[in-house]
Amino acid sequence: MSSYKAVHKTLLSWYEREGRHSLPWRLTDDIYHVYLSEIMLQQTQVNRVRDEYYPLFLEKFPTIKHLADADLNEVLSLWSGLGYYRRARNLYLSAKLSKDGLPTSLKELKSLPGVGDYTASAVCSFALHQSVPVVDTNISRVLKRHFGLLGVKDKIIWKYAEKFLNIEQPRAHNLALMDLGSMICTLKSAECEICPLEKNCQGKEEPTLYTQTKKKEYIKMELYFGVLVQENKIALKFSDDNMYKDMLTLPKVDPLEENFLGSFKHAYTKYRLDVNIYKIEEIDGEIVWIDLEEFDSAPISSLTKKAKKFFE
DNA sequence: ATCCAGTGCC
DNA sequence: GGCACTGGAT
Repeated sequence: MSSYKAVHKTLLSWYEREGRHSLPWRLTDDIYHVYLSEIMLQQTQVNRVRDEYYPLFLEKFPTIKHLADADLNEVLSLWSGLGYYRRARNLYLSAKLSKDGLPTSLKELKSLPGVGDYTASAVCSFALHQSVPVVDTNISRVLKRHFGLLGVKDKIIWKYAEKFLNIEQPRAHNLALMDLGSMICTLKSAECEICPLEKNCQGKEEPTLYTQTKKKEYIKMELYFGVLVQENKIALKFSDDNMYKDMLTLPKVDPLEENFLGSFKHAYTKYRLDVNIYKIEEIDGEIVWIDLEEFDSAPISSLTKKAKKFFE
């Protein structure tokens, strides 16, 4: 008998009332759907995934077999604008490795590229209803506050998550903790008055004690790209440096005095970019010509998409 | 200008 | 352990 019986019950009854039950990946047990949602949700907010990328992706690749049989560029095209493009490459690699279905154990899932501790556990819990703890940044914060874990490392948080797990209803329990973390026990403010775990929470007096947010340092940078359009096609190249590595981008140029088409701002990881666009006449190196009509559905980043207004 | 979020490489 | 990797919302 778990010593957490009462608090488990309170948590689940809150979740039944207030949880985000209509998220599409919570209405299915399909492991591919759940796995896809978790990859998309890595470092990415729910709304964009739910409303656009997740449904479109599943429409185009309804099964993991469809995905495995696709071309990488089709996959990247559906990922275009979502960011962290390595996720799409790893997703595709994992599909190739799992043509007959994704593995169903924590260990095998974790061996797939792009699947770490969190995603493997999430799939086992949310799709397979296995009795495993799940720790993402939201759950981690909830547990730190609840158990008063100051300056504790991830390994230990996972131990607490395991100990606290409701083995009667592990899936609902994990989802409840997540929703609590994203809706009530948030990074900046903890609404302890309405929290179902308030009674036993050790962090309620000083919730912010358990979350140190280090202020980000941003680096300003100027970038210069060239636009060359011929016969209704735009010249792109595969990026050879780490910025948008291996993605199709406009060719980089040296800053020019003439043929300036315009500029825009873009945020890229720790950089705050001023992007300048120039009209150019020639390019060296290998060029990929993209039809202007197909530009919107090309495997390109948001930065490259933003440049469109200067050459369309 | 700030918010918000996992994996993997070194 | 530290750092790189994105983008839209607010």
